[in-house]
Amino acid sequence: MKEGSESFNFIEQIVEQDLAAGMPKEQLRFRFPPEPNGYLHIGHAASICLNFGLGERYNAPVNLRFDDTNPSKEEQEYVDAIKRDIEWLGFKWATECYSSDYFQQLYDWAVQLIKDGKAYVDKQSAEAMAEQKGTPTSPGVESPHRNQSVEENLDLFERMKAGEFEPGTHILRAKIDMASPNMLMRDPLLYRIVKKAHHRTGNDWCIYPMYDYTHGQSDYLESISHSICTLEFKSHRELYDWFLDQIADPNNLRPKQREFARRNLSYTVMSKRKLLELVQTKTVAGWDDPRMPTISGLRRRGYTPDSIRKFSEASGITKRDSVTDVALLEYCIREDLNKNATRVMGVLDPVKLVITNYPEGKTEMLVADNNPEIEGSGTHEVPFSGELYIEKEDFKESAGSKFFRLSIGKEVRLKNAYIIKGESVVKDEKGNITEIHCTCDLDSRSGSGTEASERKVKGTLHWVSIPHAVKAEIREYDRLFLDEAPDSHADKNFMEFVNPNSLNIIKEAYVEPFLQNAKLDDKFQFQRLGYFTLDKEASNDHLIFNKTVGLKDSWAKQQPKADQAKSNQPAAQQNQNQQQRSAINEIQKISKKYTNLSGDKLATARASIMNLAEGVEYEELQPLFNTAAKKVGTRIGVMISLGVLLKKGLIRNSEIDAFIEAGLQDKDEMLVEEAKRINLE
RNA sequence: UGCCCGAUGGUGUAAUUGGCAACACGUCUGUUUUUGGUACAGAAGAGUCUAGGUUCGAGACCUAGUCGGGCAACCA
Repeated sequence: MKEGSESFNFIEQIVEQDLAAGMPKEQLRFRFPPEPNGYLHIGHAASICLNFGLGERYNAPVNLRFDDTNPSKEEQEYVDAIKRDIEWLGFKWATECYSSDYFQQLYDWAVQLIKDGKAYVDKQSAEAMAEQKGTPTSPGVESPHRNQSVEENLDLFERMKAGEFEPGTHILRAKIDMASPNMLMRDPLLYRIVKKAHHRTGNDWCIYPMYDYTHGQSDYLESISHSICTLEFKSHRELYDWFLDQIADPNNLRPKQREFARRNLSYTVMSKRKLLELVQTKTVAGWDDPRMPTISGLRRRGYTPDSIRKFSEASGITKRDSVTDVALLEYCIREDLNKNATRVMGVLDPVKLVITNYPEGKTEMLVADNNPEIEGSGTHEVPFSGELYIEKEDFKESAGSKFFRLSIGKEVRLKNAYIIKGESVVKDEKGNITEIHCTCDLDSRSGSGTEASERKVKGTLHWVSIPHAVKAEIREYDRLFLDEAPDSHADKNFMEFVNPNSLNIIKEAYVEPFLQNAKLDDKFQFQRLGYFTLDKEASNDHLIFNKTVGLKDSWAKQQPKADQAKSNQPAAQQNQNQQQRSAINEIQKISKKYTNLSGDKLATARASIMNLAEGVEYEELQPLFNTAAKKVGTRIGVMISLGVLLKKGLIRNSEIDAFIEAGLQDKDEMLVEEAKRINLE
């Protein structure tokens, strides 16, 4: 829950305004209304956190309402998954509701609309009606059935309900305005015939209400005070209100629809239709594939409820469309797991390390902290021996001083164990390293308190003792799409951007025996590698870990830079350019606040600009002549710099004259003064 | 050619409702470190889409424009 001092998002502001206008706090009631036709995703989490967050903040009930008006798409499986996900996120709904609970009431109201002359049964084809609807720029024409008698409409609607007609032959429409600039007001559909069993009402009905006719009324029936949905429903608001005008009792609470922007995440897609396509095309293994942005996918991947709630809060609620960087999501999960994950060791890409001076056949149990971030989190034992696995990339035969890992002749610390020194390597006939031989400082055991154990060495490696190693499968995931916004291209289908290497399975990784007892939902940090969690497919004799997210890796970031430095021959020249650029930039920076300065500070600023202007070319200064009129400070800075250049011998031209003239005409006195000064000199 | 939204550092959001543009992520420096993680300290990066207007004062208000999004499913 938020602190009182934090700012309100615009939805919270609306609630605050309603409260300030006299709405009793007890009347506040919210709802989260998923359609059970797919799994919840991280975008829904925004809505869930918003609605349930509002409920927590104002101590108001929040209903979970399944918007189940279309039996051809909806299934019980989805209802169950949605409930599981919301509970997992840590939210409690007040009442579990279904739009289908209101079918009878909705039907009765429809009959009333017909009696009031505000609805009619149309028998035209979908195509004919679409044509009559017109376009956003031209009005529609009225249906030939629009003015049928009430009796005929009542009879037809009754027979629709009785199952006398086939799907597509008859529908019930509201009679509103075929010329409305809002397409949704052009006699929208209220009921259609669907001869399919409904997951809750079975075969009781063969006519089903449309979303627009259902949603507002459901809100009304549940006394929802604020009905929050996404932006694409903005134009539905007029219809939402029209229906309430027809049926609502003014003595009852009238729900209010408000809209916010959907959340998009970079490098993924968010629509249920597209996620379904990924599932159906077997691009992913299912709705809960750890690469999916679904709540269940993220959970299986190792995300925690806290991290997702934190992410939702950090992303905010607005009305503008945007793409949130996955880096923020990853930050949220790292932050949580850093604090809470148990530290262990595992080697993903093993190479054998032999300690030549360690007593042959000896084994000892060493002590490892469970979590250095939590005081009192305890320790566990790690077996050590003379033959270990270490990570292949942690060894180089010879390396520069920036490589803090193992190489011949160099010392590193084995985490929780000894300091070792690289001595030699054994290679196969192809030249691949098969064994690394090293010696070990037997006095340097971690925690032994000896002087040697306190020695500082540059690097620390993780390891696993070969005789004790437990084999495990590791699944590493990369972004599912190679494009930042895969569904934003008009000319390309999002499926074209699927990353072919989004899943990397390591069959033979080795982990410390402590992990033999890992349970589902346990969170681990494989030290120096990342965060891992047991996958649901794992068994006692076949451990499978999902990599949730890697640790931040500033070493990996350095690598490309090192390569770059080598290839960058004209580095000096580039440096010079940068300096030149920074002179003009520096002038701009000082100028920005120029008009806020006075006295000594002003004089200093002016002197600095003049000084910097010595190193500026006319070509750099000229574009700034177009600086917007209101950016007076920048124009003053440019004027001063121009004075310096002219003094140095720059020839006046028409551009310069125009800029000075404009300065003389300006209403800012400082600017006028600078312009005059140039003319005097 | 209509109607409705929106536009603030690279990204996502703030700005106490008209008073020196802030926070987070990301990036870059440094310190600490038995995780090249964490923590800590610091830096760079925006004149708030453009042009006018109102005002002592505009990111905010007004007008016009530009750009982006939504609106013509028997989907929700």
